[in-house]
Amino acid sequence: MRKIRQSRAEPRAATLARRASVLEAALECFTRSGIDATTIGDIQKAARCSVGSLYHHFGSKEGIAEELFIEGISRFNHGMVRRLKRCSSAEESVKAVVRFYCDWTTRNRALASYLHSRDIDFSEEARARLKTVYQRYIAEVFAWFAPFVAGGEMRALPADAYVPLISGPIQEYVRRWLSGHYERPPGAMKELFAQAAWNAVRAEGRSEE
Amino acid sequence: MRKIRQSRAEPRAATLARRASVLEAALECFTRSGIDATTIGDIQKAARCSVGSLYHHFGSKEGIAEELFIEGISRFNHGMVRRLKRCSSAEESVKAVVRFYCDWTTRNRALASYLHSRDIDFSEEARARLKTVYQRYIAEVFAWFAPFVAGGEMRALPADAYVPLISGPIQEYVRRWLSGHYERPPGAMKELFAQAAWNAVRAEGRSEE
DNA sequence: CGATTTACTAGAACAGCATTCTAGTTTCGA
DNA sequence: TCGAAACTAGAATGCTGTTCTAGTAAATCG
Repeated sequence: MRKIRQSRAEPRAATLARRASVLEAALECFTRSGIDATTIGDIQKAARCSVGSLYHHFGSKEGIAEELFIEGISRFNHGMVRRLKRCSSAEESVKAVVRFYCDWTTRNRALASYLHSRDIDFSEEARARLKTVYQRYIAEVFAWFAPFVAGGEMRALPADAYVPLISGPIQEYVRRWLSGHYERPPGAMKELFAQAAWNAVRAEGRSEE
Repeated sequence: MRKIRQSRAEPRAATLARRASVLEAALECFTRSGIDATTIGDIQKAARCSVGSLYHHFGSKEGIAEELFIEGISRFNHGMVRRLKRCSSAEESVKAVVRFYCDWTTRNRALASYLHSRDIDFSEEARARLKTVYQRYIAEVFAWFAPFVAGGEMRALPADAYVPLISGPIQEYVRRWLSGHYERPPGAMKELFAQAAWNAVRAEGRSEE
């Protein structure tokens, strides 16, 4: 068993359980009444713990919100990478990104809604953590796609263009769906956007077979 | 001069000026310290007015945030429609959407950042107003594009697919740029995304000339 | 096993801020 | 010039995030 830091032991099982239950309770409250409107008391009641406990684990209300956000993003990222690694072609991979986005969002609607609701207004520290998480994720994804670009199956583009081109449309659709502007669930658009994503980044020249 | 409601007079010039100055001050504060961290006192000081005045005009802190949001969206929408109406072809129109998004965002960075930061966590009433604003806007834009679809220059797609396909990528890029994940300003991607948007919705068959 | 330290919980007390309230002042129509 | 409505002001209030003190359970070590 490796120790974290010098003399710091691993967190106990009970600790992890409590943290998880708080995050779950917080998501529930945020979803029901919005972030600003939920009070520490609300979360406390929903998680069945004391104020002291909340502050011991998270430091502040914002701390809870940040943790929930970062954990949500991480979960999404891991799922995406796992899904990608089951693909065998460029086309399948690109389409898998769109499909996974669609599926995950539909399956984790409350969390997805929370993740869409804000990505600003966090502390410097949280921003930095988020950036790290994102960069590690992007590095993994790019490592996956790099061979397809090198092999001429996908267009060579500025690095920052791929994510928006592939997942921009489905993300925008989901955002509006979550906000109640669109009626039909993302699943209805899945294949349309998957094909569009592939068209946007496939190598040119070879027209549709 | 038409009257609003029964006996309600038009708002005075001074009122409009004060409201505008408050919104301006609020945006400044929100940009500097984040929405949660700015206090009513901060806005009050920045706008040089009393607490009573703030509450008279906006009802609450959230009221200020909502008003700023809705007004920002409206300004963007008007600008977009105006720009669209100067276009003469389908291709020019589609590309104009992307370019305008890019230009407006760069020109109004603080406001754009605010508009991207949240679209949830508003009161029911504000949500309803937003929905109305959005639907009116969409109706105008669709009226503009409908002839191109009918004329076979653009693909016939589910109505809800056009916005994500055309502006999803640039929007996603801008979002990440505003969050500090991307270095290069949106202008650097303008033509790339404009062309991609056109490719995504142009009628098929006629390959690139 | 007992002692000592550390992780964790509890809830009362505190402090700060959003909001309300009362008392005005200014503007405008008649 | 008068009356009413729009608007401003800032003190008072009450809620809520946060801190603090005092504990209890769990782990570590002799």
